[in-house]
Amino acid sequence: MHTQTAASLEINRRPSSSISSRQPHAEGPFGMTGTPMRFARNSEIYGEDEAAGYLYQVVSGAVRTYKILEDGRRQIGAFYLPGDIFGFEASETHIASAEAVCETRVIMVKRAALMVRATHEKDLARQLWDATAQELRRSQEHLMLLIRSAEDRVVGFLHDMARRAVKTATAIELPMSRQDIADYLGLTIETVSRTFTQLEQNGIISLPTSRRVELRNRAMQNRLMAA
Amino acid sequence: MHTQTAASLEINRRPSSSISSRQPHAEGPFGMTGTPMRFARNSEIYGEDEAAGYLYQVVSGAVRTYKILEDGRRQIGAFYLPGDIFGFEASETHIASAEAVCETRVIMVKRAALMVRATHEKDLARQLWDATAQELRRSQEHLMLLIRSAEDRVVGFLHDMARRAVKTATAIELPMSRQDIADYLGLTIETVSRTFTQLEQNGIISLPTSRRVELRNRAMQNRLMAA
DNA sequence: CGGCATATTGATGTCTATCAAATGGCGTGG
DNA sequence: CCACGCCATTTGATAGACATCAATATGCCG
Repeated sequence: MHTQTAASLEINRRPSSSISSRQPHAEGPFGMTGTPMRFARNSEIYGEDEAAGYLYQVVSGAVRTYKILEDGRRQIGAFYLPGDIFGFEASETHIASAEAVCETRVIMVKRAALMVRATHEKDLARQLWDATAQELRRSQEHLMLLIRSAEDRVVGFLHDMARRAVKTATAIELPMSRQDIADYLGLTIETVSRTFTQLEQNGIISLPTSRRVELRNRAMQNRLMAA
Repeated sequence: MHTQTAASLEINRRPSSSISSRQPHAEGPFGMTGTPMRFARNSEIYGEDEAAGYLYQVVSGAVRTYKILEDGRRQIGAFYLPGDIFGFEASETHIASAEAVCETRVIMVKRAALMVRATHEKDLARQLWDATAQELRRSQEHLMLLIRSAEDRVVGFLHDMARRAVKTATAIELPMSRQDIADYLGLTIETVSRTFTQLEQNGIISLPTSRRVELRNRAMQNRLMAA
């Protein structure tokens, strides 16, 4: 049920060396100047209970936030894709950890600087509030998925990805592993895998590779084309 | 699985007559002047997709927010108890419906008035943001419950109630039915009932009545006493 | 080619849902 | 005050979905 061996966790624990390519300035979220950063696959962006010093925007790649339960299981709270802003599950300290799902570039903006500007720029204050409210809605959508059947959860996840993820004309490219999907949906990796297979057998999707999903269903194709 | 018969829904649909005891002014959340209102058991406070005109604070009683799934099941998103502020699952429109769990008094404040004041009172803007962030954390806690076993979910729910609910020296008074609890935890009423029985048989709780829960476990008693 | 991580498939067990019935609590009217 | 009816809750029997344990397959990189 739990996700990673001690060994792989250790590997993940040397993220500092993976940070590179710092340039002092770049356009960040909320029109702020931010710091571009690179994170290697599985490296930590921030840890649970750390002081929340920054807000982040994904430039390329993908990010997962997660918490580890007492029994060792990992619950992924969200995936963030290019353009998404994250780091909002926080007021003073983060309530989840964040890691790069794959090679990822983000822009970081100092939270304190935003707060200062927000005190006299009412528009910015409103944007920050809205972003948090949107995150709340996203969390509630996620919660609604978790009470449904395995098939519904996987289909719901694919719908979401079809709307948000990097995609070609015919397929979605999933940046995350089956284990990541399982930990997001509260299922085991075996159940996720079996559900993918079953969706393929039912002609709802096809799987040219395990990370590439073509949606054969009209409703899903519409989602794929929209936005 | 679903919760209410058509008949009982109809009964719930005459809430207007249940509103009474309107006084023009009372101290509301965020130091605002608000309108006190009474709602009868099971009456609607607002509906999903309604314009979000107000924020609310519970004075007495209890409120549930919920969404109905396509298959007819009801998912309760949160319970709000005296002192709690709700109505934040919204930017323009509500994303859930709200109902009184039992005879309930709330104070309503106009969202628009708050927004106006928030533009020049930076402290108020910050309070609104914080309240939304807290709601986000609450939602994430709820989400973490839903991936656990039935027993863990019920225990987690009781922990939360022990911290928040009206309580005597020795017991918690639950304002909500087993069905409400089931719909909050993503379980059936039968499983919730069996889990209560089993917790009692294991000496973890005792149930003088179905709505009154005494915590026999030290960790839970500590929660009961704290806060 | 070999080694390792990821993914799939198979066999079996457990937990919770479902269907069904019995019990308990409480207000109303006789 | 008691009997009845209604609703909430509990209990029982069974089925189904997903987890678990185990093995095999696939892909990737050195």
